[in-house]
Amino acid sequence: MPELPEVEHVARSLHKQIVGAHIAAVTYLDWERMIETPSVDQFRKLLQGRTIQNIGRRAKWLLITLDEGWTLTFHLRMSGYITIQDTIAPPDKYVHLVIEFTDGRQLFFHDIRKFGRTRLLDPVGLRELDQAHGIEPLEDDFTVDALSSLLRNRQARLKPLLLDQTVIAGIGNIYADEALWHAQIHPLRTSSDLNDDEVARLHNSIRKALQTGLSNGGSTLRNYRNSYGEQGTNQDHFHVYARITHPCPRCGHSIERITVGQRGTHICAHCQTLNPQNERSATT
DNA sequence: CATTACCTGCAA
DNA sequence: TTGCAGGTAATG
Repeated sequence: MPELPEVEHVARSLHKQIVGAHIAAVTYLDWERMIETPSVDQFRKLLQGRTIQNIGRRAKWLLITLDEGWTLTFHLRMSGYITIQDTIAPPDKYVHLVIEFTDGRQLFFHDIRKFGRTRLLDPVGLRELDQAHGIEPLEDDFTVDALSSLLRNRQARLKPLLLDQTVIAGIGNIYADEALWHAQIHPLRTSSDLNDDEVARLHNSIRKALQTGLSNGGSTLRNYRNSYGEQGTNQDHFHVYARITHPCPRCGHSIERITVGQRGTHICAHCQTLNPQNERSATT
C-alpha cells in the first residue's frame, strides 16, 4: 500500500475499530511464510487472549500494541491490506491470515502478491524495528536543517535516497515522484549538490505530497483500502505519477517516464532539469 | 550500484 | 506474450 499516507490511514481506521478488542485466536493461515517471527506455533499461541491497546505506525509498518508487552506488526509491501469483518465472511483466495476477536469480528489480511509480512515483537524487537528506520517526515523534528544534514554528505542520487527507509521513513515511489515534481528537482540530481533553496523546496514538497495523500485518504492504484474497505482518492490528484503523456499541470510539457534505480519514475523534464541554470538563489 | 528474487494480475 | 506494478532483502 503502501506508503506512509496509506499505512497511516489503515492505522487510524483500525484504531477506531479494534482498540479494546480481545483476540480469540488465529483462525486461518494459508501462507506461513508471511510470519517472519516468532515461529508459527508461537505466533498462534502468544496471540491467543491478547487485548489490543493501541494502533500506530512507524515508517511503512503498522503497529498493533497488545498487552503483555507484545506488538503485532504488519508490512503490506505492494498489495497487502487489512479489513475488519463485522459478519462471518469466508476468506477468499487472497486472504492469508484471519484473526478472530471474542466479539465475533475478524481481522482479514489480504494480499494478492503475498509479499506482505507480519511479526509479533517483544519490546526489544520493537526497538530494533524502530532503530532500523530513519526520520519521520511528518514529525516536528523533520526540519529543513534535518533534511539538509541528511543530504549533505551523500553522493546518492536523490530519488533512491528518498526511497531509502533508513534515511527518511515512509516515502515510496508515488510520493517521491510527486514531491520531486512539486520541488521542481530532477530525481537524478546528486543529493549533496542541492543548494539551500532546493533543500527548502524539497522539504516543503515532501510534506506537501504526503499531507495531500493523507487528506485524500491515500492513493488506490489497485489494491489499497483502509480497514473499512474504503479506497483512497489521491490517485485522482497525481501531478506526474502514472500520468505519462499527460501535460504537466504547471507548464504543459508532456510528462515522461524514466527509470531511476530500477524504479519507474515520472517527471516533467521541463520543470525538473538535471542541470538547473537559473538556480542563483541561496548557496555559496 | 545493478540484478534477482519474492508473487500474481493486468494492460499493452 | 511481454512487461509492469505501491516494496524490500539478498546477492554480485
